[in-house]
Amino acid sequence: MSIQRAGAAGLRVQKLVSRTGLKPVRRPGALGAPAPLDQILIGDCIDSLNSLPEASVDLVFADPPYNLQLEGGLTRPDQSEVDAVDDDWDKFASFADYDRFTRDWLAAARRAMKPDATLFVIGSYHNIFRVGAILQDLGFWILNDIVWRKANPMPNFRGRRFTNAHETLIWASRSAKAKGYTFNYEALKAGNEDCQPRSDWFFPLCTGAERLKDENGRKVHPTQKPEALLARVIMSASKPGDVVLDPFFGTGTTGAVAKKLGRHFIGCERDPAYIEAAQKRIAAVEPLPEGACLTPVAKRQEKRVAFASLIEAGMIAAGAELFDDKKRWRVVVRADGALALGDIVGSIHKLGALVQGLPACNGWTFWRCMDKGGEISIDELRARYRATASEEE
Amino acid sequence: MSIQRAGAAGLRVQKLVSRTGLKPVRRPGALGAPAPLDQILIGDCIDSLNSLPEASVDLVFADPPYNLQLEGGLTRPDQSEVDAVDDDWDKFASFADYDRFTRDWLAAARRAMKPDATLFVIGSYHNIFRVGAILQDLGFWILNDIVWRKANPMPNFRGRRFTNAHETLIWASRSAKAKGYTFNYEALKAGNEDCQPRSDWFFPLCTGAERLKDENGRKVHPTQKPEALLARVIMSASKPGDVVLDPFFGTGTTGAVAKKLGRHFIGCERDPAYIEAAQKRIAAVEPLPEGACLTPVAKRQEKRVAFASLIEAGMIAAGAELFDDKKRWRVVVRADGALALGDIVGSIHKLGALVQGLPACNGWTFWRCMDKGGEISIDELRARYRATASEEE
DNA sequence: AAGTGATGTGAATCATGTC
DNA sequence: AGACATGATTCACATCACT
Repeated sequence: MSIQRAGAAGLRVQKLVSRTGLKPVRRPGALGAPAPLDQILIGDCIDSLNSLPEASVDLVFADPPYNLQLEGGLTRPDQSEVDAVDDDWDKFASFADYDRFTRDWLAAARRAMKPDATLFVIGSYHNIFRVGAILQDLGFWILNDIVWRKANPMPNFRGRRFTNAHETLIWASRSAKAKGYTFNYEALKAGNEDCQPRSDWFFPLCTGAERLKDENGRKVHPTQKPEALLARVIMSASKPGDVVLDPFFGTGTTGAVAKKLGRHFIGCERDPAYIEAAQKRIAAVEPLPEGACLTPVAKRQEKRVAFASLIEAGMIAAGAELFDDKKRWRVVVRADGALALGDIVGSIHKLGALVQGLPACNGWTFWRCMDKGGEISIDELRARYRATASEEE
Repeated sequence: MSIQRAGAAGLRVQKLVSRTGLKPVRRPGALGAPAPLDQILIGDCIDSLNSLPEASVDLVFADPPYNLQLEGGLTRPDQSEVDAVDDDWDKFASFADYDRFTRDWLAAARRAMKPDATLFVIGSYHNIFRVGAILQDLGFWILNDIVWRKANPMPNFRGRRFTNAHETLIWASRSAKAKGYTFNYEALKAGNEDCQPRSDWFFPLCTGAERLKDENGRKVHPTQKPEALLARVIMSASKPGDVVLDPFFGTGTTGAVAKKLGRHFIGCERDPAYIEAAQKRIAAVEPLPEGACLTPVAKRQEKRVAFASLIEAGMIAAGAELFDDKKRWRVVVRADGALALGDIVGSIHKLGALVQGLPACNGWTFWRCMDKGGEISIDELRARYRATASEEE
């Protein structure tokens, strides 16, 4: 890992010319050029994003300034001071300023995304509605909004509102047409009691040993996110070897988790103190063994099997009978791989649909047959066929 | 309760003149005039809102069209058709059209609000970001965003996204300066096992006997909200005798709950079929005895734990090995919560069944792992997790 | 009567490959 | 590009028929 000025010499030049009052020369990365992997780009995030090659990253995770609009301090009931986010980077003069900033970085990130890349943005009610609306206006297509429910949120000390116990993530593809984005459904389902993953997530805040502290024991970054949250994001929507971009890198949670999970990262950050902490942190990360972060092959990505192949392989005999699990219907297997019900002949799917009176049917999971005394789904036979036929190409 | 054309004769006149091509005369209700209580105003909601006296309502609950932008149909795995929202009232030509509509009704509702009134709007990711941003632009001050987590959401049938298991409410005061709004903190806390009320709520969908059906057994309204949700809203942010306004009254959930809880309501609705259903429904409501304090205590039941949660909580490391009590089989824990046995990947239950050649297996009691020198059942780890994460519903 | 199994359903931006 | 064939995909509840 190394630190780079955005676009290597590019950004430095741009900064110099802008100081001299000359018009800055835009030097965007070329389409198809390699992205600077596993690096932190120092400087303004929009410049850094524009320095990346077009269509070069697979996943974006962004934790932009929340524009908290805090006024005055907040004290706890014991009169201690709440250490609120009061950093300069969270100050915007108006909604219009914040909107402009948001539009700029979102557009720049979109440019760097591959056509099937997706983007996660996290925010609170202060900023997330503006981010979401702008993102829609830019052509992003929202796939989900996701709620991070906090196990241990900060209480509401005044008792004038509901305890703010969640943050919102928006997950969006680059456009409505992009259908090929990565979503590791099977893996997520297997890790969730074989139930579908939901849009509400539950994690504790980033505290304890995971929270980076400086030599005085103060937290290095006011809004460090838990690694578990990033792990869920990266495992859900990327593959090993993918490139994960974080335009607001901070202390590098995205980079640390990406490295651990066998993904590449690119970070943008302007604060040298954050960068230093991130570097040290990421260097200490040991990647997981490969098998621990691979995703299983989705069924729709497996090679297609013709029903006739099972007959040719001798797994089903021509003339054998197929039936549904309740044995309400029986059909005969023809030598050519079609099924026959009296005079009616059709594919496993067509006849499955026909006997049930449905418009469609997955014949593989509908039909069963006898096999060595027991009955078996033809989908199971297909799995066996795939296992034995896997050697050929 | 009665039905009124908005502004009594006012709106009727307006409609007539607009038919004759003459310029409609705006007849807004005067400041301080009495609002038409416990009535449904028939017609366009913006006209109806403008017919109300200024600064006359204490609470607004709004469930506007979500602008779902659905294309084509969706079938379940059993080939049955999903009964989607395809009503005309949810169709907008563009985001710009939807934004204009949103700005208009929000501005009209704001006009009718007393200075210390508050507003709840509910929506999904399709519309809520636009609503939130516009509401901020109009000068509303967001107090919380609130998440309604659904106990029984519709699954995602294609496995291409996270199951959309929540909707979002925005709670906002009329302006940043309004500090005197109603928030029944003590009552809510007492009803929540003496814990602060949080921004994440958990309710089942509106189904069963509560769901209004027509004579053919079909749902009267496609998006009827559960009364429990409205009760939480009204109990949180209004007092008995207050006026609750609902600009998108539908079948009158807001009216029914308001009456039950001793509040007045005003509803706006343009569909006579919805109005008829709402009238009948509200007439049947018996108000609670005065002083009856609703304290909906959340029922506690042992929550299902995802195996991935143990990894995310750091109780098991990704890459660790699991084994059965006789150590006949060993599998690797993946970062996503699935297990890997060579190339085979599946849930703790699936792999437990597979290695034993059984149709099913409780992975929790089957698999063990090393923990601080000794070995331990993952079921024991689950018990520890439950103890630490007791906030989880 | 209590239990079992089949069936239905909810605000949904829910494919892919080949011809 | 558009049409068509293949075939992948669901969870918590409520209701109702039938033991």
